[in-house]
Amino acid sequence: MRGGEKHGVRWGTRDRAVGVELVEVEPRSGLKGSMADEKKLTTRAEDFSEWYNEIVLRSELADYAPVRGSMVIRPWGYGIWENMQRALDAMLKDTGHENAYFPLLIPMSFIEREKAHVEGFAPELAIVTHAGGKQLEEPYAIRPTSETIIYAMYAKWVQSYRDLPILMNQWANVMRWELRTRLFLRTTEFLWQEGHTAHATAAEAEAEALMILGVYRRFMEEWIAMPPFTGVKSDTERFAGAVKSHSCEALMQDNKALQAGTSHFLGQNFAKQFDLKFQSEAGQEEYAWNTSWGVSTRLVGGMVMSHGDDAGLVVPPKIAPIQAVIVPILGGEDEAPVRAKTEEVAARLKSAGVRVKVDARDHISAGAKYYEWERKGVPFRIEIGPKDLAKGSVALVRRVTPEGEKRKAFIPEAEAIATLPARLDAFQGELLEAARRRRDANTVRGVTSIDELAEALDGGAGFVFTGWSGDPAVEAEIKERTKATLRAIVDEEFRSPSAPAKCVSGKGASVAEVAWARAY
RNA sequence: CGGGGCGUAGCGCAGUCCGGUAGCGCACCUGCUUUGGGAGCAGGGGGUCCCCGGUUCGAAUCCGGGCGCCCCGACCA
Repeated sequence: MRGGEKHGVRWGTRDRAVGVELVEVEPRSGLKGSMADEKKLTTRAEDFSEWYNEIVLRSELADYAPVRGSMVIRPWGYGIWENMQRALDAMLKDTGHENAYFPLLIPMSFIEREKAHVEGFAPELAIVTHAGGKQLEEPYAIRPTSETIIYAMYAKWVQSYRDLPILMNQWANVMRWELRTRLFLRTTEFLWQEGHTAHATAAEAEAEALMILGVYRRFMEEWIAMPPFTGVKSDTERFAGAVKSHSCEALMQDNKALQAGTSHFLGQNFAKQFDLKFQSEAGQEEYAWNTSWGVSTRLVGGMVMSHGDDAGLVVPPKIAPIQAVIVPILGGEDEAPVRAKTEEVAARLKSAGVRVKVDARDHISAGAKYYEWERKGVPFRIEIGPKDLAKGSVALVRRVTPEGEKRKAFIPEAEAIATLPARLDAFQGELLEAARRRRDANTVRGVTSIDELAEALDGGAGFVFTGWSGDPAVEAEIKERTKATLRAIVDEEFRSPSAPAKCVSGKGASVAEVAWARAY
């Protein structure tokens, strides 16, 4: 039985030209062969996508669910998301926003009201046509985003400029019927936050959109250790219904860009369609100015591709559900005191503010536990065995060994406990620094022709900065030739010391410096 | 939506060409010995072979139809 039909859900239709190209595809490699092979992960160099899939599944971040393109976020993945959520939620509240919740189902007529918006989303809508055993008079869209329902409600609540601004955020799930799906990066249903604000003036709304962009950027750097470039989207890449879209663009280890967060100035586009009006101080009736902005569970995928290595995930300490795992070395007569010591060390770390777990399972060996927790990306491991008991020491291992240090350091127990919080901070900082260096080392500047751009990308470049005339035809040509898209008109901070004079196409003067990249 | 691959125990696979009692490794359970980088030995449990129909004395295997997932492409947070 097809769930879709049974429950009266149909999908939006698409009509699009399809170019066909025959591609030889390796069968899914999977894990096979001897026991050693079976436990080995595909390396990033062998096959980056396969590495990504394996890591997500085998570190238990997520698993495929029965519905095409949908996934279960497992406790390890959800714990990371919760930590991201907690941090960002606090930042949004600090900047004056309140959380609310709007419904999942949106009348189709709402979605259809804003022209660019429908055109943008129609192909990926899932639509409820039946409920209560009957066909509905008006179908409902499962929200792909909530601008329409939210501004319709704002219109009800706003009479005068005194009711503005409205600064709301919601944490919710949304659905976009994607054809090509990828765990965390593109699933039909995903979790996100979407902020929606209404203001009395354009300037105030524009400032809001820009302020949020800064919040996102800071959040990504400080918590996920994923430093993005920021900038403004071109007309072709702009959000359906927005006047101006700001974006955070991060660089993954395969040198593809990931749009990690967007913040839109919507002008009065939605206000006019939903009659979101207010009486100004001067007594005039005016349309409000809106912004919307969001980040999603895609950030978890960004974390994986920013920091993961061939042994598994590397989770930045600030968002790691477990920051240190303690593994007792069991066996023999010393078992009881060893167990007692691990519990004692755990308790002391916990009161020092460290999220810690004792892995006391006795049916698998210590070595097996090391591999498991490394695969999951836990920042630190502490081993405590009979020899440590005698010496008052512990073995401390960081998930990524710092340059010039021994992997496993036997240090006094008291020192380990006292220094762990600082070590976590240092690790967090080093991850950010490494990611920033990687981003900058893979960014090519000063490119002045499309040939040179193509060459750079084929040579493995990540972002390529060039001048641009503002002509969308140039974007089309570059996409056709190189598969790269214009990720953003880069913000001032990231621009090259001297502005490019000419457009990369060779035709016309440059009006802005832009970043190109192949993207997720 | 076009192309390709795959569906057999929880996972990875063999068996399918050439029909004849459903197998292997890992995982799991029990016991003993182990435990500082993926433990060893012994014993054991587990299957609508994706689904529906057909051919046949007999179908994982042959034929027809369907479904699902993954990968690649065009569309997208």
